[in-house]
Amino acid sequence: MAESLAINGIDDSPRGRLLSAAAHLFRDKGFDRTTVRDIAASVGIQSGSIFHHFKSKEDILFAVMEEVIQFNTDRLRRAIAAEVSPKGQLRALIRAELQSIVGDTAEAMTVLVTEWRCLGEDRQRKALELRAIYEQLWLDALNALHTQGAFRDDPFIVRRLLTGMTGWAPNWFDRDGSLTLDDLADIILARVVGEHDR
Amino acid sequence: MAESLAINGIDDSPRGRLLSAAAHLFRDKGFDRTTVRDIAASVGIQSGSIFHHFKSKEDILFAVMEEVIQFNTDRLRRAIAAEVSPKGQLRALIRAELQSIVGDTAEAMTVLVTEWRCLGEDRQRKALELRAIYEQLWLDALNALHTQGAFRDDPFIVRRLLTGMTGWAPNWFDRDGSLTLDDLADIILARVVGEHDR
DNA sequence: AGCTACCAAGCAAGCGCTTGGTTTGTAAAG
DNA sequence: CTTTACAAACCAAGCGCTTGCTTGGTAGCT
Repeated sequence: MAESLAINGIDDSPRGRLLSAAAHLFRDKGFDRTTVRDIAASVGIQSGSIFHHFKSKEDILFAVMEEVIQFNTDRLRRAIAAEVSPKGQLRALIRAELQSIVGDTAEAMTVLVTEWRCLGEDRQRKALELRAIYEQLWLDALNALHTQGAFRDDPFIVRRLLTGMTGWAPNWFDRDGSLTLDDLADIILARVVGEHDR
Repeated sequence: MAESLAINGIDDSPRGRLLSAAAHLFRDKGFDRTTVRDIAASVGIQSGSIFHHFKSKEDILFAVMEEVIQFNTDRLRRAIAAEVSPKGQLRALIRAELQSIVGDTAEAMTVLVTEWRCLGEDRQRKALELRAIYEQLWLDALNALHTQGAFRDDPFIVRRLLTGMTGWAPNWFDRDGSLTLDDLADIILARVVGEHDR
């Protein structure tokens, strides 16, 4: 268990411990099937005490999502900054996203993808705005590659296909298996820039 | 609205109308946030009357899933039978799956993908068995292509990437847009057999 | 007569959340 | 070094509401 968010030091405050426990439970059972009593029990307090830290159950969900988006947007930025060539940047982006999705922030990311409609309208919009920033980083890199002729198809569509491939990975990828994360990143990369044989 | 299942004639019985309405609501709000009162209201009966047709709310969900898996497994079989070359079969499979996922059975398929953990253990297993049959059809076709050298990577992994790409499509594909379903199928096909440029 | 389809009413359980009060850690005031 | 003050963290109890589902009976078609 544990790990969940892996944002440095977040687990040390009561609020952080609640967020981690909630992310874990939300992924396992879904937001609706997780009760505030479940969350409370898994950090060893009474259910009512939760509302000293969060105004509502939905607040917890939103906090999980907000933290994980911010954290992983920063990770994308670092990935891009560490590379110079567009192709190198794309590989770094794919690696970073896989790391988010099946690696250290896996639980919170899964929650982000599967439980977003449990948010009210306002917060769905806020989450969407944060996601738009994240997506723009991808589109910039893909557009650069596209202009230099690395692939033919519409960058928007390519990004959607990439989202699908990485987003499905938690359902099958085995972190202890023989296929490493970087191996998978290269396989996915080849679906874009086309270095695989035929 | 409507369409939902599109299994011939299923909408004509009270049970069929309930299944269609349920599939629609389950996709919109999720299983847990859909009440039996919602379902009843959308076909114009009282909530208690539902239990004349189904033993439980979960029964409705399972019925939706079972029908849509069976229906689309048959569709895959027809797609394969209509083609002779392995590559033609793969293209037909991709088209068929896209048709399932963003076409006529879109609502029920989305429910199948997103709400399977709302089932009890027994039924999750049953659903998994049905899915295994479906997946075997894919693996047979991919293995055939692989042995004849059409692509290099592990067919299992390729299938997973394909699942991701098609499964994500409902989140962005616009059936009224300029990109047709067959266009998209060809774009996805090229990620496997590698006919795109570089 | 009997079956399918339904209604009207409501029950028991579980839910998110509130309330009023108690403990605990910390740090300035005496 | 002790006392006082205070806020953060938590408990015990339970309220009001919604939920899935049950029950006993009725309408209508064959």
